[in-house]
Amino acid sequence: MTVEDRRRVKRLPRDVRERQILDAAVTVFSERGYHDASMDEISDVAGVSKPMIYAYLGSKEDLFAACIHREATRLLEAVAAGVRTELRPDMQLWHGLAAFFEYVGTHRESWQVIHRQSISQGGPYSEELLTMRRQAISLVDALLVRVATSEGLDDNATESLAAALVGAAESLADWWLDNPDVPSRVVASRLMNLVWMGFGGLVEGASWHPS
Amino acid sequence: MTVEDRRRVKRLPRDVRERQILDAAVTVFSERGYHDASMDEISDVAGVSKPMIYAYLGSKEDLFAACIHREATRLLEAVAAGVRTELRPDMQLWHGLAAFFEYVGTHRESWQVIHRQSISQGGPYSEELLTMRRQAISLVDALLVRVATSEGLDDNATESLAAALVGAAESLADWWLDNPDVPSRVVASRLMNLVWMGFGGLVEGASWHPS
Amino acid sequence: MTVEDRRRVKRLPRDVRERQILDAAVTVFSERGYHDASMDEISDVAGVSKPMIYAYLGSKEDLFAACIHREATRLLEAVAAGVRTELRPDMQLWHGLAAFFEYVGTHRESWQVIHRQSISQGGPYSEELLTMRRQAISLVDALLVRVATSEGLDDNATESLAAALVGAAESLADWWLDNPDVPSRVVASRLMNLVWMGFGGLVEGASWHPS
Amino acid sequence: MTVEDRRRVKRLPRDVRERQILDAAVTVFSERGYHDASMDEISDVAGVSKPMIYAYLGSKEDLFAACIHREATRLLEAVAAGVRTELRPDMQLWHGLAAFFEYVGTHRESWQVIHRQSISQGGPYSEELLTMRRQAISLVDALLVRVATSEGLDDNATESLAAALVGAAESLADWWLDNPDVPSRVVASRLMNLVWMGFGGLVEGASWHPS
DNA sequence: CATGAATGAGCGTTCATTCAT
DNA sequence: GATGAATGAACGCTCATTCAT
Repeated sequence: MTVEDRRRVKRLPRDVRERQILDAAVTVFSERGYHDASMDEISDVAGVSKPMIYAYLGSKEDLFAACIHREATRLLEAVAAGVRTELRPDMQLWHGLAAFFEYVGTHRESWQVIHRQSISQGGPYSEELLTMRRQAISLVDALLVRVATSEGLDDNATESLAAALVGAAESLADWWLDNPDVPSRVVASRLMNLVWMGFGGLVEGASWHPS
Repeated sequence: MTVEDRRRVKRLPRDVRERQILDAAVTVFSERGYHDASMDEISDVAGVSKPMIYAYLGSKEDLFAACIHREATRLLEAVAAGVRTELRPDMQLWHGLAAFFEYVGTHRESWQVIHRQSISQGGPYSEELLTMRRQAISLVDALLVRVATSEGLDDNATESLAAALVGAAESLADWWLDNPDVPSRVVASRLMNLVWMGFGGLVEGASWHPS
Repeated sequence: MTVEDRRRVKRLPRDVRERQILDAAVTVFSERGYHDASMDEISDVAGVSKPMIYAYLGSKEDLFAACIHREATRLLEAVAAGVRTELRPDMQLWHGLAAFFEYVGTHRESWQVIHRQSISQGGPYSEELLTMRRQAISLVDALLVRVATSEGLDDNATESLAAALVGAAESLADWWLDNPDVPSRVVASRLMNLVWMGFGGLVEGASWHPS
Repeated sequence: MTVEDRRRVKRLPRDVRERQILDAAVTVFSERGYHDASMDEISDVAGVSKPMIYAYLGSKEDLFAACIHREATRLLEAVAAGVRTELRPDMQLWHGLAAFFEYVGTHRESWQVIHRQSISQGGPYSEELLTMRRQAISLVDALLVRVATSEGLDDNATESLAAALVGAAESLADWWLDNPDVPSRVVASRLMNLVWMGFGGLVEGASWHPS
C-alpha cells in the first residue's frame, strides 16, 4: 500500500493511525535526527495531517519519546530473549550479544532512531533516551552480577563494566554500519572474545567459541 | 558609542579574539549541545559581537567544527602521550586508558563538547565529529596492531576491536560523570582489566595490575 | 462503540440538548472569555460531541450570541421586574438597582459571561453583546424619561445619562466582585445615593433612603 | 513620510524604532482588539520585520502591556493635570471630567486601545489593563476623599463611588463615540450634573454650572 | 577593527469546522 | 440522532546570517 493509497483511505481507527504515525516518525527521526526532523515531514510521510499527530501523540518531544520507547523496548526484549538464565554464564552473554547484533542488522532504522541522537543530558527531549539506556545497562549488569557473584566485584564495579560493555556494543554496531560485509555472527563473536578472553588472552592465542 | 569611546575599545589581535571566541563556544556548546546553543549566547559569553564570529570563524557549523577539532586534538594528544611504543604492550594500553580518564576528569567541558552531541551521520555539522572519532579509533587500532601482530587478527578485526574499545571508554566516561566518587585510576583499571583479562578471566579470579 | 452500546445512549430531545450545551457554554465562556474558550472544552463540559453543537447552535460566534442573549435577557427581566411604573420615580430606580445587584450577586456566571468580554465593536462576535447593552440602556432611558418628563432634559440627554448610569452599575458590580463582603443592598444604596442626591448633596449631608 | 519611505530608511536608532512599533501596535490593537491583532499585521504597519518587535518589545503580551501602559499613562496624566487641588472641590471634579472627555475626543485610537478590550481577569494579558484601571479609580478616589472628608463616607464607600464614577465616564465615552455630534463640554457637563446634583436634584430643576 | 540594526525563512502548535460512518 | 476522525489555515516565536555604519 503506497502513501497515495493510504492518503485516500479515510477514517481509520485510532490505533492504526497511531501506528502509522509512529512508523513515519521513526523513519524521519532516524534519517534526520531529532532537531532536523520537522513535524511537517513526519505528517507527510505518515500520510496524515499535523493536527492528528498532536491529537494522538502529543508534542514533538512526546512523539520522539514514544518512538524511542517503542524501538528501544523491542531491542531490549530481543536481547533479553537471548539471555536465558538457565544457560552457562558465557553462553548467556554470547546469546545476548548475538541477539543484539542480529536485531541491529535487521532493524537499521530502529537502531538509528535509538542511537544516533544527542545524549546531552541537559536537553529535556532525551529523557526517554537516558531511561532506556539505563535499562540496557541494568540488563547487562544483572547478567554480570549473576556471572560474577562472590568474585570480589562490588555493585559499583559491575555496573561500570556493564556501562562499558553497552558502550562497546553500541560503538561496534556503528562500526558495523560502515563495514556491512562482516556477518552479524562474526561481529558478535569478536566482541564476545574481547570481553570474555580479554585482549591479553587473545594475544596469547586463546579464543572463545560457542560450544 | 562615540568615536572617542571606540578608540578606547581594545583592538585585540586576531588570534587572541579567535581564542576568546573558541573558549566561549566550547563552554556554550558543551552546556547546551549544538542545536540549543545560539550564536547570540556565544557572542555574549565571548564578549564579542556576532559579526566578529562570522568574520573569524565562519558559520555556526564551522565554529562547531573548530571547537571539536581543538578539543579532540587535545584529548588525542594527551592519550597519545601516554602510549609510548617503547613500553610493554599492556603498559601502553594502560597508560593510554589512564591518560584518557585523567583528561576527561580534568577537562569536563572539553569532554562534553566532544561527546554529548548527536552523531547522526546525516547531519552535515558532525563531519568533524566523525573525523576525530575515526582518528581516535585509528590511534587505538595502531596500538592493537602492534600488540597483536601475527596473531591471526586481521586488519578488519583489530579495527572493530578498536571501535569497541573506544566505545567502551566513552560509555564508561559517561558512567563516571554520574558516579564521580570513583577515582580516575580505578575507573581506568576496571576497563583495563575487562579488556585485558576478559570477563572470563576476571570470573576466575585473574586480574591485571600495572607492574 | 458497538451497536448495542449506542442503543443504550440517551437520545434526548432537541431542546434538552440545547439547554445542556448552552449551560456548558455559559460556564466555559464565563471562565475563559470568548477567545480562550475552545469548542472542545465546551463539548466536553456539555457531555456532547462537537458536531452536535454545530448542528444545534451553529458556529462558535452563534453559540456565544445565544449565551449572551439568554443570560442578558434574564438579567434584564430581573431588573425590569423591579421597575414597576406604578411606584414613585425614585422607588422605581431604587428597585431596579436593587434587582440588578441582587441578580449579579446570585448569578455570577451569568454576569461574567455578559460583562467580562471585549466590547471592541470591530469584532463581529460582539454584535449580540452590543445589542443587549443597548437594550439595557433603553430600559434605563425609559425610566429616566418617565421621571424627568418636561424637565428640560431632551432625549439625547436622558440617553447619555442612561448610558452613564449603566456604566456606573457595571463598574460598581466589578468592584463588588473584588469586595464581596459588602451586602448587595449596601452597594445598591450607594449607587442610588450617588445618582439621586449627587455628590454635592452627599457632601452636604443629604442622603436618600427607601421610605 | 509614508510606510514605503520608512521601509527604505535603514538603521534607525533603537528608540525611534520602538516608538514606531508602539504606534503601529496601538493602531492595530485599537482596531482589532488583542486577540484578533496579529504580529504580522503590526510589523507590516510598523514597516519593520517581526524579529525586531520581539527584540525590542518582547512577546505579544509584553507589547500589548507596553501599549496600554503608554496610552493609559497619557490619559491619566491629562486627567490629573485637570484636577488641581487648589480649586474648589466641584471645580476639581469638573476639570477632571472635562479633561477626560477632551482627551478621549482627540485621541480616539488611544482610548480604544485602552477600553475596547476584554477585562476578563482570568486572562494574563490584561494585567496591565487592570493595573491602570485601578490607578484611575485611585485617582478619583483621592479626589472624592478630599471632597468628602469627615462626611460619614468611609474608605470603602468612596472607593466604590470612585469605581462607579469611572465606569460612568467610560460608558458615557462609549456612548459619545456613537453620538459624536455632541460637543465634549456638553458630555462632560451632563456627567458632572448627574454626579454632583443627582438625578433627584435635576428633576427638581437644579443644575450645576462652572462658575 | 568592530558593531547595532535588520530580516528571510521556517518551526511547533492550536483551533474552528466538517466529513464519513 | 450522534460521533470519532480528520484537516486547512493561521499564529506566535526564534535563529543563523548579513548589511550599513
